[in-house]
Amino acid sequence: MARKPADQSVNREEIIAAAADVLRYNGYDATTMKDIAAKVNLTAASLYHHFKSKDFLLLAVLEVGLDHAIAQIEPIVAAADKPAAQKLAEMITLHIVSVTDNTAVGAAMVFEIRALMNAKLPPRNGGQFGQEDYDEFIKRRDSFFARRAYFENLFKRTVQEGIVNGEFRPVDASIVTKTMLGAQNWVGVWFRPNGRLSGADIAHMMVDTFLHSLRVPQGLNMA
Amino acid sequence: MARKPADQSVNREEIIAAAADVLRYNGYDATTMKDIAAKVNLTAASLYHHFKSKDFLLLAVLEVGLDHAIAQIEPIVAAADKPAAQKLAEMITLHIVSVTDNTAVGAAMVFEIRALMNAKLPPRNGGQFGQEDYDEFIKRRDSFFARRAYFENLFKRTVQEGIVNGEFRPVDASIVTKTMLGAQNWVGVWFRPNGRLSGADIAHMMVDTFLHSLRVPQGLNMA
Amino acid sequence: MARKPADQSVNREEIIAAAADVLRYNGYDATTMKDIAAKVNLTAASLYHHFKSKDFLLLAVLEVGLDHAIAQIEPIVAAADKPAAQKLAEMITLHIVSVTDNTAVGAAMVFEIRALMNAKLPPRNGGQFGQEDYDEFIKRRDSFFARRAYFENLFKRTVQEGIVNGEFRPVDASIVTKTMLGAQNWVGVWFRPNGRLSGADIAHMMVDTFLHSLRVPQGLNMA
Amino acid sequence: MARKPADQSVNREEIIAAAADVLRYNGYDATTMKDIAAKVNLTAASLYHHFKSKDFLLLAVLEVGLDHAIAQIEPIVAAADKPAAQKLAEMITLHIVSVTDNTAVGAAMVFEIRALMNAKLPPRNGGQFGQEDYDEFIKRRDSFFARRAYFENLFKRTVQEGIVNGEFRPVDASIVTKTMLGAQNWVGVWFRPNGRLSGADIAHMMVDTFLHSLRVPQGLNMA
DNA sequence: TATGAATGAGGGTTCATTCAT
DNA sequence: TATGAATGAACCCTCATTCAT
Repeated sequence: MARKPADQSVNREEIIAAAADVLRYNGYDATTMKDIAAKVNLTAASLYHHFKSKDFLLLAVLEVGLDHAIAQIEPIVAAADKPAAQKLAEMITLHIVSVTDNTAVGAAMVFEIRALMNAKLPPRNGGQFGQEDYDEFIKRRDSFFARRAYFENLFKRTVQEGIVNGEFRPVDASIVTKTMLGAQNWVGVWFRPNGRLSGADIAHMMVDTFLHSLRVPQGLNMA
Repeated sequence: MARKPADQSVNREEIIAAAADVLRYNGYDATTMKDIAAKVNLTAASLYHHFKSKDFLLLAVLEVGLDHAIAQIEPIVAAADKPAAQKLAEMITLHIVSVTDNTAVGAAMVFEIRALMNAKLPPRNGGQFGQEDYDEFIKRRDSFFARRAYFENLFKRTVQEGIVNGEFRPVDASIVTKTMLGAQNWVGVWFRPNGRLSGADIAHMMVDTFLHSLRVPQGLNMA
Repeated sequence: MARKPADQSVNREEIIAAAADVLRYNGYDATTMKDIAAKVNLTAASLYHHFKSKDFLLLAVLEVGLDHAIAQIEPIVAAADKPAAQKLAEMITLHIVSVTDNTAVGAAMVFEIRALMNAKLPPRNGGQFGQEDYDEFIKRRDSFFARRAYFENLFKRTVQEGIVNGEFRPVDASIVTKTMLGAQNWVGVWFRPNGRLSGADIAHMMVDTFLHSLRVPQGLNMA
Repeated sequence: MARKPADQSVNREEIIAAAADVLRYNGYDATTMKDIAAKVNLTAASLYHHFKSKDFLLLAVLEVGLDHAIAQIEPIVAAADKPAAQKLAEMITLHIVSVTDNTAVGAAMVFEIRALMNAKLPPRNGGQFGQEDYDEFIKRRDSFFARRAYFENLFKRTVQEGIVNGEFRPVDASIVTKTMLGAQNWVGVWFRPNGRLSGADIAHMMVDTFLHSLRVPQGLNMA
C-alpha cells in the first residue's frame, strides 16, 4: 500500500502554505498533523518525508512568513531621499496587507510564537531524532527570534529617522513601534476576508492614525 | 483516605486565579487540568467539583477577566462633564495596567478567545455532561462575546463622543478603536514584569500617541 | 468513561509479574504496553498510573528479578563453615530454579539487558517527562548494572574461595564464572516447563558438571 | 535520477554482512531497514530488490551464520581416529571464535532466534507478497531450526562418542551439550573485542573447563 | 538497480473525564 | 470535598512496504 492516487506530488511550499492556513485559524496545539495533511491530500505519515517533526513544520511556516514580511519592508527602509513619513506609510500598508492576505505572515506575526518558545524538544522517543536535529532546531529558532527583532527594528529605525529629520515629534521610538506593530498584528486577529473593509482600507486608516500622531504639526512651525 | 491536609479548602476564585496564570503563559491547549490543579494543591479530579469541565473553567476565567476590565472602564465612560480626551486617557491607562497586572484580564484579552470559539462540547454524552450543560455553556459563551463587543464599544463610543464634541478629528471610530485596543492588548504579548517600563509608563506613552492622533490641533483653530 | 468492571484494583506487583511474563517470551521491543495491560485486565493508558513509561516498567521488572536472584544467593555466599563446593552447588541450584520458575528472574538474566542499555531517553515529547525522570532512570539503570556485576561477583568470589581453600583447581575465576552463568542463564532460553526435566533436574546435572570440573581430584592428593 | 554514485553495485553478501552487524548489536525489532541500508549506502527501498522482506533478510543472515558454524564444526566431527576429547576441544574453540569474530554467527547463535519464531508473515496480502513467498519462508525457517538442532547434535554426538569410548564419564549428553553451548553462546553476550582476552583465550579456558569435567580421571584408573 | 514519495498499521503516550471510596 | 485508579480518544511519530520513475 502506498503511492498517491494520481495527481502531482506535493512539495514543501504547498505543505507550508496549508499548514499556515490551518495554524492561523486553529493554533499550534489544536492543529493536528492530520489536519494539515488533509489540506494537501496526504496522510499525516507522509508529512514526515518533508518535515522532521511538527515543530520543524511550525518553524518552517514561521520562517517563510517572517521572510516574506521582511522582504516587503526592507527595501522601503533602505530607500534614500524618501521622507520617513512616506516610508512608514508604505511599511504599514505592506505589512497589514501581508497579514490579511498571507496566512503564513499572519501566523508568524500573531499567534504561534508562544508555541515555538514552548516547543519541548527533543521530541522523539527512540526515533531518528538525534542531537543534531535538536541543535538545528534551537539554532533556527533562535535565528527566527533574532530576525523577528530585526523586523521590529526596521520600524523603529524609521521612526527614529523621522525624529532626527524633524519630521516626527520626539517620542519613545521603541514603545511607539510596539504600539504600531501591536495594532497591525492585531488585525490578524479580527480581520475577516469578506468584511466591510479590505486590508488596504484598514492600512489606509492606520497610516492616517499613526502619521497624525507622529508628525510635527506643519502650521505650528510658522508660528 | 483523601482530602487536603489541613490548610483551607480551595474555592472557585483561587482556582480561577491559578488557571488564569497558567493559561496566560501556556495557552489553553498546552495547559492541563493537572497543571492548574497543582497550582492550588489539588488533583485534577478535584477540579471537577468546582467546574464542570475544562471549557467551563476557561469560560470562568475569561468572564472574570472581562468583568474586571469592564468594571474599570464603565464608570469612566459614564462620567458626565469630562472631555472625551480625558476619558480616553483614563480608559487606556486602566486597561493597559489591567493587562499587565491581572493575569485573568490578560488571558481574556489576548490569547484564549480562539480556544473558546473552538470549544467543542460536550466531549462525550455518556457521562453526567448533559444537554443542559451544553446549553448553559453556549449561552454563557455567547454572552461573553457580547460583553466583549460591549467592552470594545465603550471605547468606540468615547471616540465618537469626542468627534461629535469637536475634540477629535473625524475618523472611522471603529477602526481607530480596533487600532487602540490592538496596541493595548498586544502589550500583554510583549510586556515583561521586570522590564524597563512599568504598565503605567507604557500607558502614559500610548495615551500620548493616540490623543495626539485624535485631537484637533488647537493652535490651528486660531490660524 | 472510566473504572474497572468490578474486580480488584491492580497493583504494581501484579503488573510487574505480568510484564515479566510477556517480556520473557516476546522481548522488549515486540511487547506492547497493550499486551502487558491485557494480562492484568487494564488498558495501556492505565499502566501509566503505575509506571512513568515503558522503560521504567522494564526497569522495574529487571530490578525485581535481580533482587530476587540476589536475595537467594547472597546468604549462601555469606555462610561460614561451608565448603565452597557446597556453596556453589546450592547457588547454582537456586539460580537455575529461579530462572526456570520466576519469569522476572528469567527476563532479568537473559534477554532484556540490551533493551535497557539501548533505552533512548528522554522518551516523551512535551509530556510530564522531565529532567528528573531522566536522571532517575539513568541512576536506577546504572544501579541495576552495578548490582548485576555484584551478582556475578558472588559466584566469582565463591570460586576464588574454593581455589584458596584448595578445594578447587586454580582456574581463571572470572572466565569460569562467566562460563557457569552463561550455561545457567541459557537455560532460560531453551527450558520448556513441561519438558522431560524439571529445573531441579537440570540444576543437579549442571552442578555435577561444574563441580567435577573445578574440584581437585581427591585421590590424586594421596598419590 | 537515482542509482548509486559509481562504486560497485551492492550484492546480497554485503547486505547480509551489514545486517548481521546491526542485528547483533540492536536486535531485530530495534533494527530498521533504513539502518541496514545505510550501512551499505542504500535506501531502505532498495533493499527490497535483494530481499523480499525484513523477515527474509533476517532469515538469510541466520542461515549464513549457521552455515558458517556448521561448516566449521562438521569436518571435525567426521574425523576418524581422533579422540572425542580432542574433537570437542577443537569444536569448542572454533565455535567460540566464530561467535566472537563473525557477526552473522553471533546473531544466529545468540539473539535473533526468537524474532524468527515470532515472525508473522505476510504482513499484508495486497502487495506482491503472495502465498508462495509465505510457503517459502515457512519452509526455510523450519529448515533453519532443523539445522540448528543438527548443529547442537554435532556436539551431543561427540559427547556420546566419548562416553562410549570410555574417554568421558557417563553423563546426560543432552544437558551437558546444552550446558556447553549455553556457555559458548553466552560469550556473544559479554565478549568485548578489545577486552583482556581474545576469543581464542576464552576458548582455551572453556575447553579446559569442560574437558576436566567430562574426562575420566586418568590417575584414578591406576589406583 | 535504485530511489523518493507515499501510506496503513500500529506503538507509546497524554489527557480530560468518570466513579468508587 | 478530595482523590486514586481507570479509560476512550486522540496525537505524534515510526516503520516496513509499495510503486512510478
